[in-house]
Amino acid sequence: MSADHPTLIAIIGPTGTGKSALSLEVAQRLGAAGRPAEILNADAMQLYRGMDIGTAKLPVAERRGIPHHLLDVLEVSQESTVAAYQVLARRAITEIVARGAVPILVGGSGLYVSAVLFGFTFPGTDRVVRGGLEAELAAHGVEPLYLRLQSRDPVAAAAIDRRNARRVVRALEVIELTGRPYSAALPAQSSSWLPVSLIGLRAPRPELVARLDERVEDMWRDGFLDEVRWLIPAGIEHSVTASRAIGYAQALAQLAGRSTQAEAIASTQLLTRRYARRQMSWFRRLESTTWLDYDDADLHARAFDAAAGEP
RNA sequence: GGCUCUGUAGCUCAGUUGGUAGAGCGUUCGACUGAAAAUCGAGAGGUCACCGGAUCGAUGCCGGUCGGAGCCA
Repeated sequence: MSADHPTLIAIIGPTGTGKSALSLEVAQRLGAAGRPAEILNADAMQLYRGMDIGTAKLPVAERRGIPHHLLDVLEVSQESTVAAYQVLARRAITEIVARGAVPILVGGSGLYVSAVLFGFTFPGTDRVVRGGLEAELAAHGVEPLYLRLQSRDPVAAAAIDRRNARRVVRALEVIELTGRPYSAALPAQSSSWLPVSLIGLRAPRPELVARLDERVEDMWRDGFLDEVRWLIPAGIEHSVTASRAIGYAQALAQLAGRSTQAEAIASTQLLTRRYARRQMSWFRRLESTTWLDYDDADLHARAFDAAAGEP
């Protein structure tokens, strides 16, 4: 690979635009060009073993022999965290590069993708500190916590919505742990970890919505409920992260008799649509992205060119 | 045909004892550093079915027209 070729390729975009399929094409074309490629998952929920139908995970049989990494690396009972993912992903990428292959990062979890690509450093976390703050939150609401944040770190307070309990709690946790202000802002995009070529897949909203609605119907038709049923003994209900996955939470409600199937499907469709919007809102800001239409007739060729760093 | 109810934002509806209106969902946009398929913020959008009357003033009261629902014949 010549010096001006990007070391890493990332394929991003909202759910349902065909990122996985495109990554296979790009990998094959790179392989044909004498540059073997390996694919890494950057989708928070696809990290879980057993969460397949509901996460639209590419079945092994369809991976065309291309090595895939960071799929099925967590049990449903374990918590998923960006910080841990960052370590795993960077290590895997380093190894792929070391063996002379091209890493292709593919996924829709914006924070996960950014944590790998840019200069993110995560301060630590502490069960006791976090637990204490969450207990306070449960007892008194966000307001007192936010006021404390204002007095301890006005800069951080100004940057965080006063009602956003999650971020207020985390800010206070970091301040308590490090003793320093939590002036966390997203790092500059120029602070790239490795030279990367960003390819974004997009679809017009009405078409995307139709595709997503259909995909949710298909999930239920293809045995999604059975998949979720198997995950219950594995502990999905007690997991903070996996149990919140879109579709899984709704399927669990249906299995428990707390909702009808029609309600579960409708609600999953709604949440999926919203999720796709949030994904776009995250990815849109990544300036160097080459955006391609999901149904572009020359999609594969264009993606390959973009991947090679040729406009 | 008669009686009753009903017509308010794209959808479902709330509301104003008369001073030109809100909510949820949708829609558009944004934020985002250890739950991120999470968490949170902002905007756009309504001649309050139509016509007339009384009133300083009507979405609201009165009359009519058109549309919807139910009941009775």
